[in-house]
Amino acid sequence: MVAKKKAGTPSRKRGYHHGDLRNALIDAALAEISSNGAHSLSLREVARRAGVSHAASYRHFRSKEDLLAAIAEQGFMMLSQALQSALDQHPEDAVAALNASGVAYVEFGVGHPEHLQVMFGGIFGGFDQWPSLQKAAQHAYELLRGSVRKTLESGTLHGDEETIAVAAWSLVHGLTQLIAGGELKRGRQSPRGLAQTVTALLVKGLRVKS
Amino acid sequence: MVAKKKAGTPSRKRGYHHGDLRNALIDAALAEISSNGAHSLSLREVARRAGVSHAASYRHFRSKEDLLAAIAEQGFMMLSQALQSALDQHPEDAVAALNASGVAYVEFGVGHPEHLQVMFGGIFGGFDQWPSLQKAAQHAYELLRGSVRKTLESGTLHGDEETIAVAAWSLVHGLTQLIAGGELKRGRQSPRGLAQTVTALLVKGLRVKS
DNA sequence: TGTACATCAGTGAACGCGCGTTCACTGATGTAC
DNA sequence: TGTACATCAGTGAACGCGCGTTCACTGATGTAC
Repeated sequence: MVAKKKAGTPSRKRGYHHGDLRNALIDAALAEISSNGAHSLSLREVARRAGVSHAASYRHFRSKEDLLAAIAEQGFMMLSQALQSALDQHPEDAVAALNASGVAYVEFGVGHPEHLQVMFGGIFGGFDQWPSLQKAAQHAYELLRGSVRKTLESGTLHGDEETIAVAAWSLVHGLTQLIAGGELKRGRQSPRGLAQTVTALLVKGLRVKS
Repeated sequence: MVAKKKAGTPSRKRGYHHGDLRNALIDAALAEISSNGAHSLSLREVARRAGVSHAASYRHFRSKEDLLAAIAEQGFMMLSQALQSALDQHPEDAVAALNASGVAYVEFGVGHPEHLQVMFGGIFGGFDQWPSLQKAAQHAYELLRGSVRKTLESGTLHGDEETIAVAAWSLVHGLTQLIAGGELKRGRQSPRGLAQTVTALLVKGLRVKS
């Protein structure tokens, strides 16, 4: 799904050596999560899906958790990218940028529920053991935080920066989880429409002074 | 944690028959989830914790999923109760009632993260197989929905009922998940304080007409 | 109060299974000369 | 261009383990008479 073959040569020797097994394993894991959920993921099934012996993955990941961490990290990087490109579309309007990034958050989560499960499913006992994962998560949060700061600096919104950031994050995170978890299936609006409406409600309150 | 011995006699014969094994198993499962997470819960470990042979649980639950469903149902009933008693404290003020129920939602989730994991952790492929669980979840949602309706009927808040309900639910659900998942550990405010501040922000926007 | 008996709620052994991880191995690849 | 060799990325067998579930059983409990 996410990473294709690698780069140049499309399907080299097709022999003993795979060429890009690491990414193939990640993709297989995502497919497996998509059909059976993250909580029952097994390395052996992932290897089977990738068409490789179940010991092969140990050339690329130290353990099962290590594979999951790689998926989570990929997810946070994709999220950051989605947020960044939403922000970039509104360089002159801080509020529009914040709104757009909220919508992008929801769209990312709804579009990649497998990543979402791994990123927020409580599988790790803390990201501490994977510094690069920690950094990726931190970066995504800082994009949001910076976007909030700009709305305050521009004088359009009012309030405490951290509070607003928490509120905004909670809102889009909750909406994403509810949609991805299937709790909102009766809704009439598309995820994107819902996200737009809902973030607009919050922003309306933030425009009011005091 | 949740259910004690049963009712009258505190510790009867203490022999072959347990007296209230069903609830003891639920409590043991919650304790196990609390220390190892829901995703790796095993019936055998639960039985061990309850001091009973691992086959005993089959007198009370048809399967492992059935035990989880019982926990989820208990969770939704506790949530409904928390919401209801928050609403009851503001019979005259629809907005205050909505606010209070939002805070109660967050406090429930933060206070019972084990239930939360089972209720929203994506363990079931839909609640369809457990009608009473489905009903319990529905009831909690209707409390929220009814509370939103009252704020509109009283003319204090303005907007589309379903949209507001989704926004409110998303906000408190997201905040709860972020706190319970440990993503907000650096926050300066208590969960209750955060919940109050954040729901107030949303409500402020809803007071504005159009 | 005492006895016979049905029902209930446990036990412990056994089933088959899939898992994560390790290991010695081997085929493929790339490079120095 | 050809050869020798180190390194890399796979294989397949094996390890030990804990799991969910079933089964025939047995001790405990409650009730009819």
